[in-house]
Amino acid sequence: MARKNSETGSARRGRPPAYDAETALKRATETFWRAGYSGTSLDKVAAATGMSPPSLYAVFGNKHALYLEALARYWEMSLAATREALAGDHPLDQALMLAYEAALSIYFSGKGHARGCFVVGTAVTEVAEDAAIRKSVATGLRAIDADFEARFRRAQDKGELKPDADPATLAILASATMHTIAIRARAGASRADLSAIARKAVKVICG
Amino acid sequence: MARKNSETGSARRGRPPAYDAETALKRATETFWRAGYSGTSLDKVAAATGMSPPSLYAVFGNKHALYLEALARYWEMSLAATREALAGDHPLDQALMLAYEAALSIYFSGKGHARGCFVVGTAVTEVAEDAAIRKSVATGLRAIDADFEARFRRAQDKGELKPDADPATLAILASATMHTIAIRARAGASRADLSAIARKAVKVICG
DNA sequence: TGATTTTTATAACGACCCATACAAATATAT
DNA sequence: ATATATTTGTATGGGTCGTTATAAAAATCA
Repeated sequence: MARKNSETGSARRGRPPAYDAETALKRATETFWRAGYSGTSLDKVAAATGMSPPSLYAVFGNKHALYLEALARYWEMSLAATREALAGDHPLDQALMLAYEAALSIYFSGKGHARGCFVVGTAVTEVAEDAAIRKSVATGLRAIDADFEARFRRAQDKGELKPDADPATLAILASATMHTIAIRARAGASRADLSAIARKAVKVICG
Repeated sequence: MARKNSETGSARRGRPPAYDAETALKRATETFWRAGYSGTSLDKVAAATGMSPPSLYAVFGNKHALYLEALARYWEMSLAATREALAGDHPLDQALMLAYEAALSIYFSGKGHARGCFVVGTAVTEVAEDAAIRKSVATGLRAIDADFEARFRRAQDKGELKPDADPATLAILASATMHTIAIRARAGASRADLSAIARKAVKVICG
């Protein structure tokens, strides 16, 4: 999508792009994040990015492809944040809290009212009638489950968890906690309340 | 909204309504449930109900009011199902499973692909920019939390739960399990998988 | 019957939707 | 300079959006 020529040395032929696709995608994501996919018109995206509709189409294809790319980017960013939180050698409960706090930082980013999770807030609605979005959501959900489960398995190996605990079950509960926080953040809950919810959930999950 | 005259005995004056507002609301709900609020046009609702746009406006006001009424009705129905499941004198784990199975019956109702929860699947998206929908969602979420918490408190009084367990915390986890099921159902998970998830979560929650 | 009341469907309004045709603008290549 | 390549903004299709004006239809009341 981004045409690079820095490696060839020879400069590109035509008129140079006035916009950066990367920052345009970020702005588009912000717009979708608020009003959802169906609730966001291409004119809104054009206004948010400063680009004209033809430029948007030249770079991203169409509205659907643009949203799919925003969704893929969000999953990358979101999964990376979770993995980084779980990767270190903190105690289990601290690692989980790092993951939730990282998520909350995303959910409460941006100006104004909290937007919650991009996936829960915009993709889940479309999933019922859009196979491509459904596939992205299903894959992403499984990935988070797997990351949590791997962390619980590691904790069990290190003796941080009772031997009879089931890492897969705890992973579902950890994901469920993430999902409830995502919903509540968009519905208006305060960050402090959601932090407290996460702390209490972690206590139960860690036994 | 529904004008009743059966009690007066005297028949109504003008042309009799050709449509039942109650069934029209159900059909409208089905339509919103699939494509969401922004993704559903009034023409779609008109087609689903068989009513013409002016008739819809005469009965429900406008698209927004129609959706709000559908949302309110869904909360009523959904909360009643949860309360009925939790009200009986079943053991705690069985009561919780009854609640989850009742929810799954709703999420997997209708033809074709599972629609999940109406609130999670359609309202959560709009919540960011629609104060009326946000209020309904926030109130409903609190109501479910409260119902779960009351049941846990009752269980603790009956000695079904350890004395040091916190009913409010367990209620959040029970709600979280409901939310994750709602999301996963719409994203394509099978009912059997979601039943299994609920069973495992209940085991952890009940200690 | 004719007046009144209420619901109905047709048709249309302006605004907005996604997408594109077009030509001007701006770069390199010859 | 001229040709070629690429991106740009304007302007605009053709369609759909939410909503409403209008009048015919179908009932009761006088």
